[in-house]
Amino acid sequence: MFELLHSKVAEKISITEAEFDLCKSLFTPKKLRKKQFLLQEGEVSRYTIFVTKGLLRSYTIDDKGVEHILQFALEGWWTADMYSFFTGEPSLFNIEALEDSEALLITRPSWESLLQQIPAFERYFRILIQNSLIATQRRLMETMSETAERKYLNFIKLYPASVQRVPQHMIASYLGITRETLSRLRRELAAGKSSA
Amino acid sequence: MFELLHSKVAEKISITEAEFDLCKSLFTPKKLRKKQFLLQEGEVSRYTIFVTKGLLRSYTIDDKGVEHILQFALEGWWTADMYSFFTGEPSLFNIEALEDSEALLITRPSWESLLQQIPAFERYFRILIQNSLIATQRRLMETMSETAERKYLNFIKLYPASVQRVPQHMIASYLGITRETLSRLRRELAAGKSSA
DNA sequence: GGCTCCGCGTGATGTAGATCAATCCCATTT
DNA sequence: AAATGGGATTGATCTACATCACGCGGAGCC
Repeated sequence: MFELLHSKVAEKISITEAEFDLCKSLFTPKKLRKKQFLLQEGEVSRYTIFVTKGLLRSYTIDDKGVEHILQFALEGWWTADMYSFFTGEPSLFNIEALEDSEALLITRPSWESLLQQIPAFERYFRILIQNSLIATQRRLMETMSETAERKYLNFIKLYPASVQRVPQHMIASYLGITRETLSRLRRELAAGKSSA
Repeated sequence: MFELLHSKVAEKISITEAEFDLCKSLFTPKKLRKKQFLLQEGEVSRYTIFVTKGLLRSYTIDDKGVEHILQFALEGWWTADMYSFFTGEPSLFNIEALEDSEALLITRPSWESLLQQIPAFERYFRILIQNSLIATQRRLMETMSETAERKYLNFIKLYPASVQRVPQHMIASYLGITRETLSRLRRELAAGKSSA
């Protein structure tokens, strides 16, 4: 249950066994069934989530009722609505399991206590968030400059594991295109690939 | 020159005078003329930049030659190509002064030394990057779900100072729309405002 | 067996915003 | 005062993608 967290943390910072024991005590394991929610729009995001098994998605729903996926979180990934988690404001996001999953949850007070007692975690989260920011900036620039086809091709290159496990219409929603467009685009890619 | 940096840092963490003196010694002040570049595509981003006066922009140029603005950085803001700065890989971004400006530059080694000698800066940058990530995620979701008009209205609400100082076609490029679309949209807003 | 839910594919049609091409304005420069 | 150059506007046309509408097949359930 905690081995994955341990190895992920140890990739970026070095901590002692005793420190990791303390760390463990601050998380609550949680099992999730497919389609179960960890957070729904309007609620305050009480937890930051580390996925140990399965696959979650975080997404918003716009005024027209269309879903927009911010993130897929597979095993070893973190997810949360950071805004709501840190401000205590109601969240605009939903976090939902796409498969039966297992996660480790940490509350805001426990998280603060973790940073205070093991300052190296300040560094760990800085690095984590930094990488996430770099990736999000990349995605933003791509969203503004690339065609639907290139966005899809980048996606399957970058997240091959997700392509296998996530339904197509959710990939479309992550890319900011409709399921129909993705479907057509895949047909053309398949047709073009063999003849080209 | 350093007062702005001091007050910005003090907003998030508490540091002593001696610590801030050390901090100061790690930055190099730099004056920039309008249109001068601090970073050009293909170069490695050697500095992280704190703007003390004026206004910078960071942007990419896509295959079709179209510019896409990632960020405007006014007084008190940080900017950099974080990816290039941390990996040493060539940058895809350009950073350019839009007005005569002044900035404080810190190199990677100095930055590492700052974090090591004053661990509270680890926390400072974590908070900074975290807020930046939250804002970028918001912008990404907005880019995917809102119309050109609403993106513009959000922008002027969020960055009224930039609206005054940045040419319209650059705001368009930040929003991911063309200057023509922005121009038309503004006309309609101006027309609608008085009659509505 | 039939029913319902989901995900996927596909055709016909609609549209926000892009592209192309002028024109105009205004502040500098010479 | 003419020339230059950056910025904004405006009209005509184009297009990538959305929308609408429908049908198909498989998985789970009664």
